[in-house]
Amino acid sequence: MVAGVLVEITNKNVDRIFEYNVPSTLEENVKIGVRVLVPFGKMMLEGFVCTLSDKKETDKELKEVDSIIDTDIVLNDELLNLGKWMQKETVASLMSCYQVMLPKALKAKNGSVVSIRYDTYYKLKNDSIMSEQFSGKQKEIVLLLKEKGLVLRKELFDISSSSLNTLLKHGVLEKIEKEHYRVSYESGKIEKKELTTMQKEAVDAVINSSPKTFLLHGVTGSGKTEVYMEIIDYYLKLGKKSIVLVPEISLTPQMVDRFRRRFGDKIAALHSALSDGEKYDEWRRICRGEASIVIGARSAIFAPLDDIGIIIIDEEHSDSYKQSDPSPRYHARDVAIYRAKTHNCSVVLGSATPSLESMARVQKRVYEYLSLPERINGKSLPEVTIIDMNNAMKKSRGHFSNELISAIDDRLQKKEQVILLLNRRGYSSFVMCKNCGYTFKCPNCDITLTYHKTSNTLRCHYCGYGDKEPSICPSCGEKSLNNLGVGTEKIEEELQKLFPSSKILRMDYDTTSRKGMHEEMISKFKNHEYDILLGTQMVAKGLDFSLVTLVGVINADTSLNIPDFRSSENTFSLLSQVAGRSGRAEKIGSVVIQTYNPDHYSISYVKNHNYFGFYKREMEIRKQLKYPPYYYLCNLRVCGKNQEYLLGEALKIKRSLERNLDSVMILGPSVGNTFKINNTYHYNIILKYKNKDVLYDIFEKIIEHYKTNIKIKIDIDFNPSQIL
DNA sequence: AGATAGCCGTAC
DNA sequence: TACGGCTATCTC
Repeated sequence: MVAGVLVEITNKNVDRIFEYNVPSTLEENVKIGVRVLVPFGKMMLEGFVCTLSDKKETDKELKEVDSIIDTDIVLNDELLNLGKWMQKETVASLMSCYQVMLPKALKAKNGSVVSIRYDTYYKLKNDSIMSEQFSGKQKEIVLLLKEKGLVLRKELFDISSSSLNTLLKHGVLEKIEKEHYRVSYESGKIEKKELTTMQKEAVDAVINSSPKTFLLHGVTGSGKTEVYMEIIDYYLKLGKKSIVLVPEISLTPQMVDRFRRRFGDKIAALHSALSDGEKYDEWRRICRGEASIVIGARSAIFAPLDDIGIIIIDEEHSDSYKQSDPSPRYHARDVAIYRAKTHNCSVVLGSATPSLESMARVQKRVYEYLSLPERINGKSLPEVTIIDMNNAMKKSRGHFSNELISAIDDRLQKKEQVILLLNRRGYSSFVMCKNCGYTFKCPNCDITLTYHKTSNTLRCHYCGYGDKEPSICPSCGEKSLNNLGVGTEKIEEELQKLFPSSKILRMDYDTTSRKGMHEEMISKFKNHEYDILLGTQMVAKGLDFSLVTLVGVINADTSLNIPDFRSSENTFSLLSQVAGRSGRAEKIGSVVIQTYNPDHYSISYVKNHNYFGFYKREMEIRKQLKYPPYYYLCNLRVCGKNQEYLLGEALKIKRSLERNLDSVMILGPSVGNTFKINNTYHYNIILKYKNKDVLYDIFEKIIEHYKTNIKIKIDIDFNPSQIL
């Protein structure tokens, strides 16, 4: 027998099948989809068995498979096929596509072999055994097992091994070894809420429909999660399985608990609080069919479930669903839709602020639109006040307007809670006039220019446009241009001075990096151990605190000024999300947004919770500037150590693209935010196109041409979430 | 990825 | 002519 093996090297040069003879001793256990150890050159490598046949294809002499790593298949036929599709779709190596599907603990580079622990259980061999036959300790054991059935050895801590062994020897007991899972569960207690008419309508629309993709547009607090659970329950009763994707940031143990309370041990959760070993355990439960509902972040879309009934993507607009750094650069939404096709099931994309791409697909009748326009508590959405900081800062010191200060004061008096958002993403400082709020934009791309300190220039990260930074504001002529950048830490200090007796909880990347901190903070705030929760965007998503009646945004401009064509969309969505944290229970909530751009549409439309107003306005701009969803984007990135050589090659690539592609716009090569990282330079060539198919041939040629050139690395990113 | 074979230049 | 650096090729 001949096995076709894909070896564990993520390099285009060896990203193909190599054939090996299967020794007769292994023949029984070599299956398609298991990992094997094979000699490769002078190395011994792990690889996936992708094909099995009677005779070899190549005329070369074959080596033998050394050994088998897995007893069970790690990649089933569906996933093997999905990987091939992803390889084509993302121009990544096939090996990387398979690797991204598996838990980290399985990867060779990570020490591969995860120790498997076993638990010992005891049970009676025969239920009809009478306890009267025994006495003393033996009787005690028999009575206990009669009552409980299967019992863990650990629970019999006061019983010696010798008495157990005697009963074992006499055939009274049976010893069972079961694999130990690091995460333990209680079975579900069925906690079900009565649905509103609108929720029911949404559920019915999905379960009564032929397979398709739905966009569930529900305002914050409209009870989308209940709708998901009801749909999942329906398919569960049909014996079908479900995948629920949630952005990493909102995948808290609390969120998982909510599902677990209803579905108990049918849930497998793949969240960030788990160690690699724990994730591996969950994955194995899924493999064995012990879990019917998988809830997790992006990579959970590859959960090895058979017979999927529904795939749900919550907060579908979140850019965390796009993998951008290591290849394969895939979007979980695309994978979901592809998998749904193979399983003949539907996909539900849920959001309070759907991505423009998804809403545009609704308009083109590619997705079906479902709506939950009202909150389940019957209350209206919170009232939003926008504070013009250009005026406010003349009256107040620091970063707080008088309006926000008095609103916070009011809530503290009433013993209610406050959430404050400062979305300071850390990188990219921008320049703004402190007098009039003017920011610099690229004349070609309408993208905020980024200040480059080394060259003292303002530059566009899309087309490469650059200009010296002027000393006076071109709009008002004042010499008041400011490099902006305030972080949560500074605000925390300021806040503590303003409200000395209040308890402030700061939640950002720095304070939550330790394991379990994120969860701990959320539960402490929920228990009202703190009055004010101050944080970055992680305070904006999915949280549900009934005592929060005020949400304040310190500076809405930070996300607006990120140099990305999506910055308006991201701002609108972030502000809408965070506004939705206010007034979720009995009391009506309010929101105060501080900004230097009070008239900017992505802020003003938040005021009236007007998603469609924003959508229409933003779509016009996207159309005008030929951005998604009117055109697709692709970033071809050229990386290397030698800047001059790199730029030369980047220009050659651009010319070659121009020669081979008409009807595709080609921008660059331009310099991104991260022009130089670790002495590696990056040039971006941006393509705007309507039809992806025309790109593949020339991309393949370029990749082929450079694949042995160690001076240059070519990265291709379709639909990049941002261009760095 | 990692090993190897072939092609240059230059240093003794 | 011997050695090192660079590049292209190959791994079943």
